Amino acid sequence: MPAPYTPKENHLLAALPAADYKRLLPKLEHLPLILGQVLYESGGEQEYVYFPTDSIVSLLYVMQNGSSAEIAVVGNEGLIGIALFMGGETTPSRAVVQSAGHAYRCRNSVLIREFERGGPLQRLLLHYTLALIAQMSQTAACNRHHTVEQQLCRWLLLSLDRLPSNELTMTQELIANMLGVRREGVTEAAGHLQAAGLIQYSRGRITVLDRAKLEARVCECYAVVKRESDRLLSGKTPIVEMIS
Amino acid sequence: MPAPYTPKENHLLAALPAADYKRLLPKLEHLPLILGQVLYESGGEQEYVYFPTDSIVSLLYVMQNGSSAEIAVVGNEGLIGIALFMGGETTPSRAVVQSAGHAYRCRNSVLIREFERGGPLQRLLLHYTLALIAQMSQTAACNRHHTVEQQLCRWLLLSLDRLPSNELTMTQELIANMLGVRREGVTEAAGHLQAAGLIQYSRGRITVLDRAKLEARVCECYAVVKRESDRLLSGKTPIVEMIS
DNA sequence: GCTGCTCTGTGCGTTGGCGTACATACGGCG
DNA sequence: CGCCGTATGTACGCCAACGCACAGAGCAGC
Repeated sequence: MPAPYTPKENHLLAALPAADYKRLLPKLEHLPLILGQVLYESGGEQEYVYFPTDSIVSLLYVMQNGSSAEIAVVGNEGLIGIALFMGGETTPSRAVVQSAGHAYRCRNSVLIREFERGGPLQRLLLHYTLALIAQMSQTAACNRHHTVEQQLCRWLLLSLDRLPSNELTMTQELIANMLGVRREGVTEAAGHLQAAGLIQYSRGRITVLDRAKLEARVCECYAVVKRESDRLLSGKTPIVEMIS
Repeated sequence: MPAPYTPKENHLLAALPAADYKRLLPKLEHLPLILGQVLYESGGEQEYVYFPTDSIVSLLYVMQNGSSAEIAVVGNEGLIGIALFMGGETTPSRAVVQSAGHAYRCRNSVLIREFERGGPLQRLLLHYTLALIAQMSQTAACNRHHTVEQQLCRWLLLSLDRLPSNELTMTQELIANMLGVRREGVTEAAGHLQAAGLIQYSRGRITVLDRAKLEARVCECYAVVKRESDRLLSGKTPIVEMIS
């Protein structure tokens, strides 16, 4: 990205037709997101919709006993707050910044009004919603059937896809929270990956050394979600006729 | 339901304003669904959208090795085929009839056209989509953290909510498929529930004897999904101003 | 009534992940 | 430099669920 801090770093915003983009632009507010920041609390009021640029946000489901599970991850390919333009007002999950960076946000009401125009923006948002649904479904199945190590690989790849570099800032403790497993489980899995030379980490900094090998270890879930996302958001779908 | 075979048995159709309902009615085709019937194959072509009346349909995610996991269940509160009106054309999951009964269906194109009108029907469908998303998220978390017995309770209650009677036709083998667990695991859990007098079953017929006790054993997931569904679909949300 | 099939029950040994407890190692800060 | 908090490593017993194998049990059809 040669020009930093442009809304076009977010793929959804970038895919808007010029007219729509122009209309939305003055309503967008740029802001930094810091690690651990909570954008939405489960069931809480939600005033803004967020479009990440170089940040990553996790959608976490937190249970009564405090244990949690990540149900989806959102980066510059998407937005946080789909429940809003769909008329839900809140969601039963929490949105937490998983990787610090920046985002643009706009008020609910603004996006809702745009959505109700029913044009390309609506389609774009609905397509993204489908991609998100695919990710959630896959997460459900993956939680059921795959090992911690496989899920760690998936998680790393999902993060990597949303970051400009091959390095991420994240302790094993936090990864464990996201995946809904024990910290020790992550330590063990990460140890394997490091021993095999796929990654290298120390005190909250993880560097991916060999992405290809990581993809070889991951379960099918990663590829399925990626394919579906690409299909829905690439512009090959009917939406392309409408925009530009 | 005094009058059988009316589209109004489906809550979404019933909630439509008179004008919209009238327009849709001639396009609706009534048809029986038989146990095990596959409405959509994962990634396959989807020509129709289905509105169950007294049937239940499971959305299953099937993995490469053949194991599967249910990601959501749809009865007369919803419809099968949300990906279509959202412009996705297909979904990466399979839709299987879990409880025989009936449904109304209409062609994709018809519903898409209605959706694009942007009125109450659109809102209704989007609200339903949110409820479905809530169910999927919860399933993901539940798969991660809860025991087979808890999940069986959840499954039974979800089914019960969508059926007119307290009896369901379903072998333990099939339930195991849905939950993505071993058949023996279901046998054991079901044995517990039967011993405790909550249910009674034999060769593919399950009768729920004590719903209250079932609700006492289930994990929080059931209640959360139900509350969220009620909130979104009850008519207390802004949509109510639009209809009628 | 007998046969055959499907559904359910049960009993292994195995394993992945959990909970707990504690040991090391790194890095920032005084 | 040494301290201390945080991050990571390791070990142990435990348990839920797995995969497999097979034994009863109910129902349908001949």
